[in-house]
Amino acid sequence: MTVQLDKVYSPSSIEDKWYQHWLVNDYFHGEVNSEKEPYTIVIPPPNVTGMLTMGHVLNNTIQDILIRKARMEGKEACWIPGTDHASIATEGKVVAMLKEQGIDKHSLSRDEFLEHAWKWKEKYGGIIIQQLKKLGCSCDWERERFTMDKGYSKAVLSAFVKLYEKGLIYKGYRLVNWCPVSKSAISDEEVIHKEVNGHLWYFKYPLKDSGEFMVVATTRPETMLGDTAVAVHPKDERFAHLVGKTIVLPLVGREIPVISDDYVDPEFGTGCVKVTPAHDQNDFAMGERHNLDVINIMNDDASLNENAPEAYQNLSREDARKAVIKDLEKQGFLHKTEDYVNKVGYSERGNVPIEFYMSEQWFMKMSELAKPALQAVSDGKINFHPAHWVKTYNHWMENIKDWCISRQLWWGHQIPVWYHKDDSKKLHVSVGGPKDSENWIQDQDVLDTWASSWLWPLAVHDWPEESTELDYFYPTDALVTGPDIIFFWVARMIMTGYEFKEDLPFKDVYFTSILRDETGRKFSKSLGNSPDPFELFEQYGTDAVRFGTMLMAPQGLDVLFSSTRLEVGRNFMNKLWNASRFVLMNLEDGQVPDIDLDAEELDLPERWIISKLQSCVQNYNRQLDRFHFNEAAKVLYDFTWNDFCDWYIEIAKTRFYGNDAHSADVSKSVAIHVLKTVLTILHPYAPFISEELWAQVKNTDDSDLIIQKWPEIDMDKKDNSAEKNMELLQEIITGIRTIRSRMNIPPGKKSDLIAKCDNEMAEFLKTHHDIIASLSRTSSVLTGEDREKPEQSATVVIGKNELYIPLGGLIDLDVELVRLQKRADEINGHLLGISKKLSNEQFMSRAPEQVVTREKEKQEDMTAELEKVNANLEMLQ
RNA sequence: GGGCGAUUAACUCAGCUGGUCAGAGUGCCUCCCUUACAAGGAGGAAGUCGGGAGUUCAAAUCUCUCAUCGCCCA
Repeated sequence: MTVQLDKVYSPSSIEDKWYQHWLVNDYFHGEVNSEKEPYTIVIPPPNVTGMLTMGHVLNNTIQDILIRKARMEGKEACWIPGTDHASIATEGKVVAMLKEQGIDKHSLSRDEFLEHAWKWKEKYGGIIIQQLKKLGCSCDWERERFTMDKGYSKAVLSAFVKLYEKGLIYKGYRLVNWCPVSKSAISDEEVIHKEVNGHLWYFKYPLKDSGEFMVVATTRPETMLGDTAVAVHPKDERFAHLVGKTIVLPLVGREIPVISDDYVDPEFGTGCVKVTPAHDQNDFAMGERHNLDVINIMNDDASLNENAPEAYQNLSREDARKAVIKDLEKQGFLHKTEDYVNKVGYSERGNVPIEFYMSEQWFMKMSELAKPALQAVSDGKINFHPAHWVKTYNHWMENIKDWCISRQLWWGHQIPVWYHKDDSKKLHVSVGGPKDSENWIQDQDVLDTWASSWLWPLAVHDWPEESTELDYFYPTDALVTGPDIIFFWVARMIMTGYEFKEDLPFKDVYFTSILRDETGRKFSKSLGNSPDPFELFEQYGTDAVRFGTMLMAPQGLDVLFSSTRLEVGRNFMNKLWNASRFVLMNLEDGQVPDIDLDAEELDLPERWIISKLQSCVQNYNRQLDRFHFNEAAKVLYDFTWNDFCDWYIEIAKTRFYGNDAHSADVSKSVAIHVLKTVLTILHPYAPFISEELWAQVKNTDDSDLIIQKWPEIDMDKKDNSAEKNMELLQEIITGIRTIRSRMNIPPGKKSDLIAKCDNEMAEFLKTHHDIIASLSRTSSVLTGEDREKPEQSATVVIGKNELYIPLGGLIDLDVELVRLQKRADEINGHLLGISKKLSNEQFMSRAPEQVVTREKEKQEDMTAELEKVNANLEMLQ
């Protein structure tokens, strides 16, 4: 019986089958096993209500590559998956859903709202997990975690309590970044600065009891309603006489002082600035220095509150701005308006400008936590790939600011602080809460999501509970994530690692590329330019998407993604499929010949392909070890396509169809051996097709590929002389092919070959005659030192030897002339360069002997070749 | 304003601690439906390695500088 594979690989028919097979056999599950070295990855938990994007495909394919390779290397591989509750994003979605149903969040109690939120989570929370399974991720699904699981939540609260007790968490009334959409404080990292085309408005502020004005410039007119001073620079002589005077604030009527402060830039605007301590950080600082009133004029949705004059109350900040400008103009206080580009902080989630807003929040002191984390990276205990992210990390860590960790939301971990009903200054801080709970009220805020996910590598094992899992699987090995969350998450996980476990959370951090479309725009939901991974899986096959994506994602550079580039992946899968198909269809009864390759005296092509295979595995390992996933893919691609398919299989055909049965068997064994190795190392990139083909080529006692042993490199099989000789053979074949192609010889027509050559070459041509004949479509070969060049023939110069292809009436002398002339020009160019070097005394005396010798050899070889080429040229003329 | 990265063929990228004629894939051109694969095969054209300077016997590679693009921070 001969094995039959379809002519074209169709992925959809095998992917689900193998994924189920792996699950049923529990291959993904990692257990504490003292016999084996652990290899752990924790997934960057996607948002629980998220959907799979190409970003996830990139990121999780890399993790799957690492974990599958580790598993095959015999390690106890454990990839812990899970999802993140994403407080602000999820709450936003739930609120929007409720609104659609006509329900206002504030008409619900906290518990009622959370019930809706959990329902939402149950409904959508599993989607991305299913999608990761489609992608082929070999996660340990038995260990799947959610950041609001009981054990996990306990870890989050424990961390809060521990840090509070250490004095690193405190409550403060401060200006914070406020998102008016989610009506919550957000951290500095959640503010995105954007350049906005706006205006600079110049207002005239009248001095009390004087006809004089001071002109102030502002990008935010509406905040003038909260102004409590005007400031100038102390050394600014233009305004020195006004310091200490009083201004009557237009529209409001409030009397405010003129102060002097170093912060003021005399060059900016008019040199006079309005000061609004409640709505600007710099102004707040000035307010503190000068003991100014802090007047908050906004509600939590950024509409104006009762501290603004009645006419503006309840207007949105945008409407208030228009009204203020209009009224100032009407009253003659608008001096002028200029176009102005300024940077505006936007809320990452709400995508609206943030406000600086006075409120009471919980903060975490960071500088102490940062120290060991900074050290670990600079000591090289933790390595970043690419390494240049270290500078960004260091810069942030060295200038780290306190972290606002409270959020005015309901979905998340409610802060474990209770205020006594009789005395709100009396606090209780614990994981479990006070025993007499009826006398206490819990803080209404929840924690920033990152204040839970920063514990991820620990809390997936229910830290601070002690467990053998935690001891065995922590620290993890590699973290794969985007550079956009280096501060949010990576840096903070390193801090928790050292703070709570006195050890690093991971050894290597790989930062993925940013995905962009062909025109260089970032993939984003709002642009609608991100492809749906499932359509791509459908169209190209999951393996092809994985492999193709890896191939186009260089380390440290952005990916210019285009789905047509996935064709490379698809074509490669098909190529491999067909190579396997070819080998299999030539096996007798589907049986691999019983040959011990190590005991065989192998011929050149066999020695060569096995030698190249060692280099392939070696380079592949090296690229993976240095996290160059695109280059590893390329190493495998090149070897498989060029060396194996284009050369070895073509050569093998001469054996398969020849009349030496043993030689055919040897060749089949070699082909199977190479194929099996290729499938093995391809498996982490393309798990489905490799497992499917493996099932066809494996021995009966081989395991499934997913747990096959990673190939060892046998340095004894590296064979330099075979590689050199094979190069010569390829040069001969390619030379003849070029002539035939240039002269338009029909493929069906065979050529004769006459070689004017030394004995060595004659022997070589004879030994490999079958291969040359088959691959270059030549028939007879005549060799000898004194062979004359036949009339009407073309010449291939191979070093000191010449090969003639008689062309009969087919020769186009002009083509031959141009071809030879071009070659002569090339050689002349190089010879010129070489002789320049060799006649340079400095070069001769200072360059290493090796280099000089090589140049001399080159000169000799090229001169010899040039002579032959010239001689042939003369004959043509 | 500070930092990081990029600049090599039309496009996307390799090119390690300087020394084989600067490589690959895609695209392009020519020929071929040759019994693994037309999602394929064979051949070909295509680059003064962003500009300038320096170090060196020797620079795509090291140093400086400028330019352009991108990202991050303030």
